[in-house]
Amino acid sequence: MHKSNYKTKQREMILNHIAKYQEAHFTADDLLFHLKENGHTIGKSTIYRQLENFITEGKLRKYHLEEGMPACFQYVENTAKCTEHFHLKCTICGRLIHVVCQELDGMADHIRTHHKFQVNHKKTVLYGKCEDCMDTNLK
Amino acid sequence: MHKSNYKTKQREMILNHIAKYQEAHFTADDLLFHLKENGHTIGKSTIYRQLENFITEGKLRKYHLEEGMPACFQYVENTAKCTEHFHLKCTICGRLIHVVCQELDGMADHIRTHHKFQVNHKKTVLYGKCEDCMDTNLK
DNA sequence: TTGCGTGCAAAGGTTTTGCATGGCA
DNA sequence: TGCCATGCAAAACCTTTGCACGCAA
Repeated sequence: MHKSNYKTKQREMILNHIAKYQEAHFTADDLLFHLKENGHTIGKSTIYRQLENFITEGKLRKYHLEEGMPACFQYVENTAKCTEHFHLKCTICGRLIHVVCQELDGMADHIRTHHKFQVNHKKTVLYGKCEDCMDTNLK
Repeated sequence: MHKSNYKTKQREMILNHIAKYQEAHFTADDLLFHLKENGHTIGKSTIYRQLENFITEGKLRKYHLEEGMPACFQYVENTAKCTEHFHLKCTICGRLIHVVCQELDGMADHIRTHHKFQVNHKKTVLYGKCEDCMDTNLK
């Protein structure tokens, strides 16, 4: 397992990027392109390895939106307060919706008691279409 | 776009398979392996192309649940009564559980009506711990 | 006979890994 | 100094595509 305690130039570069574009979701290639564009030097494997580190540290969330397409990443502002509610991710516009809802908590209870399965809110994302994209014929 | 009206040996082989293992989820490789095991000859591209045809025809449903993992397919016996279901994936042992449950369908309804979000069952996976791994301290 | 279906191999794309080198502590 | 991080290239992985041949209609 990675530890990634080292403070390297590359790690800082990525941190700066994700801190700057907090709300945006980006792919590994977006990040690579952006950094090189700004005159930085970084390898693709480093990008992937550091992104994985940040996920482990809870700084990033990873989304898998479409088959064959690259995964996308998004900054997690406050890890602690995001553990006990569900997340809805729009596959069209990319919007992330945080849902605090008793009824959905009840559903997690139902799954635990009736299906013997303990849902991890932190790792689970419900994919679909948000209000604005509901009428879209896409995917 | 494919038409696939031709009644070929390969198409029939696949149809026989999916009719036999109706409820099961299978990947393209599962199917390939199973057919070869039974002494049949078939190419991988034919598998992919026919599976796509069956999806178009509404005979199959395709789930692409995880990045890097192969997509899995499921027979749709009767499109009309076709019940959606959720997928639970154990993050410890990797088991994938298919849950058909009215109460969970109700949850999808709740999300749609109250949170204006239409959940896509084919892309959504609920991550957590299954019964056997519930007591594990891991992850 | 016409043209779709098949199968092989190669390409496509993203992500992972092996290994020598370089940099943090 | 010791060990982790980096970067390049190659591999791994699933899926799609090009093309010649074969088979259904």
